Amino acid sequence: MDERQAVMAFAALGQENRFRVVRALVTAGPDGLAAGTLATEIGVSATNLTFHLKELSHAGLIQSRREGKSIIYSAAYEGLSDLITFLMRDCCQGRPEVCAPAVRDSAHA
Amino acid sequence: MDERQAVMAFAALGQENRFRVVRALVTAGPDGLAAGTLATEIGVSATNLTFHLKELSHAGLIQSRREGKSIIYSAAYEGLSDLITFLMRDCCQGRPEVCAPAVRDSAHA
DNA sequence: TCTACGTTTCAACAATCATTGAAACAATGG
DNA sequence: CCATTGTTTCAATGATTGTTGAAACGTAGA
Repeated sequence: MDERQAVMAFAALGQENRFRVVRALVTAGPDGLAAGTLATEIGVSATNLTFHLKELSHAGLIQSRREGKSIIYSAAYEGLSDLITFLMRDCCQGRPEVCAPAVRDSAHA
Repeated sequence: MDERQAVMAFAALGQENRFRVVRALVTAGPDGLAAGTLATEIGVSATNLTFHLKELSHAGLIQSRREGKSIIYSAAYEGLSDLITFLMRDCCQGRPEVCAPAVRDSAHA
């Protein structure tokens, strides 16, 4: 992952509704959620959700597939883990002051 | 760290110049860098840098102290590690598919 | 094929954000 | 106290982003 894409991903997560979409999709697991379900869950209009989904998709944080009439969105695990890795390595330089607590916490999560 | 603050931090990192400021400050270490030095390094005007620094400071990612005529900025390690922890735990639910690679990578960073 | 459903596209608008230059402020040295 | 250096504040502007409603598209069932 390069800086350009990392910044795009951060920008994508830096908006309340989009952040909630990602969390909902991670929680939903690989099966994902239909756009309509997401819209209800997050509390935004279908139109507006589409806008945010496109943003997240472009940032590589989610993916979609069609299933009958519905379009199912799911979290892009690789994109998310790449982002965390990039944040720890390239941005925070692997500094223990920054990274150690996160690693420690995640160990007994 | 709550969702509100995490989203603010992501938004702060989701802008090229601000992202570079954070990286420069992490690289600089606890001693930090004067605002003027940062402005030169990042390649933005002093005025514009102030705007971004305020944003980052408000997001809890950097801090400042006065030293003579200069104002020295430095990375807020705790804010950064809180963000990583939040991203792994609250957003990504500690899912191994997402978090394990990051932890593994950081181990031999 | 017609209709209904789920989703996206489009055009418009309001709101927020990034950038600029001029002016003000704070600290230091003469 | 004055001049200089480093930084911030302020007001203005252009650019980007978030939101909306109407219309279009794709799929499935009657």
